[in-house]
Amino acid sequence: MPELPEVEVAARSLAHWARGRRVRAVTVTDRRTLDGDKPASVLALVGTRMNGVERIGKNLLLTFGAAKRAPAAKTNVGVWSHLGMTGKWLRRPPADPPPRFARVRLDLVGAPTLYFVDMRLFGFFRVVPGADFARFPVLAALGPDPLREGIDPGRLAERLRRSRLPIKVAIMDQALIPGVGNIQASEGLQRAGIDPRRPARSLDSAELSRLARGLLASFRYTLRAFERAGALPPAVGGKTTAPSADVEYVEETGTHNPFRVYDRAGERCRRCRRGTITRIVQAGRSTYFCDSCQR
DNA sequence: ACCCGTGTTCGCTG
DNA sequence: TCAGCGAACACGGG
Repeated sequence: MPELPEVEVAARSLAHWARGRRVRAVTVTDRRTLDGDKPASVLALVGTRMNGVERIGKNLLLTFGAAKRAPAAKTNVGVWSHLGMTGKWLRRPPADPPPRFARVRLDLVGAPTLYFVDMRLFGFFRVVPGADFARFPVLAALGPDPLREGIDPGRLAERLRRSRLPIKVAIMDQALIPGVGNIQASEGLQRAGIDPRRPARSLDSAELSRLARGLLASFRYTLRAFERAGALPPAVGGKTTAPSADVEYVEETGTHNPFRVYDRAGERCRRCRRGTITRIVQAGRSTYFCDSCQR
């Protein structure tokens, strides 16, 4: 599932479901999800209160407040969670059987139980003492989050000045634009009318501006698709209406493909109505683009 | 059986 | 030294 829009849904859901709630228990049902940490590391969460959820790119950063009996030792505890390829957060009544592929169970006081579910185990749930997320180099290196801070074309120009990588591969670097994944990269380039094979450093400033706008438009469009599917709780800090999908924030938007080029090889281009969507492989991943209007 | 996959990291190579 | 590539991770679906 997860690129920026899906992780944004997860972040809003977690905030809506758990912010202000106290943790009753944490159960790890597959220790591989801890990525080498000891199973006992999650005990630091028990008795704390979930204070906030932040999303940077595809990363979920949860902050839990001090334990009940030790307010003086105002030690926060963090959780860095990444959904990998198949991760998601679900909410279930405490007495229900756990969902298939549940890896971590989070029991809350006075609220339904939350599950981190991840079939392929590329995702993780890592406890971060002191909520000191910045000590992880990959987190410290993340670029500004596009949804909150926009995408600055001038910054793209500077960072891509010497890159010979194909532009599609270059924009998937999380230190450049966090949250861009294999789908959003193709979608953003199609909206911008740019050939994904172009060397990154060959794009001029007008093209980089179009690319920045195209990526943002695709992020927002995908979020709207989730909203229409009833899967999107209100923005963090926004009004608190309950999400209409009460138990699971999103299972699928149906069999409908909401994208303009992704997985549409052979179809007519929706942008120019002349070209044909073509699939190529770049850096081992599928890329889709219009053979006519992306130059 | 075989290939594919919305992500990331690591090791090898030129 | 380093950018760039392929493999590896794990497991279900077509």
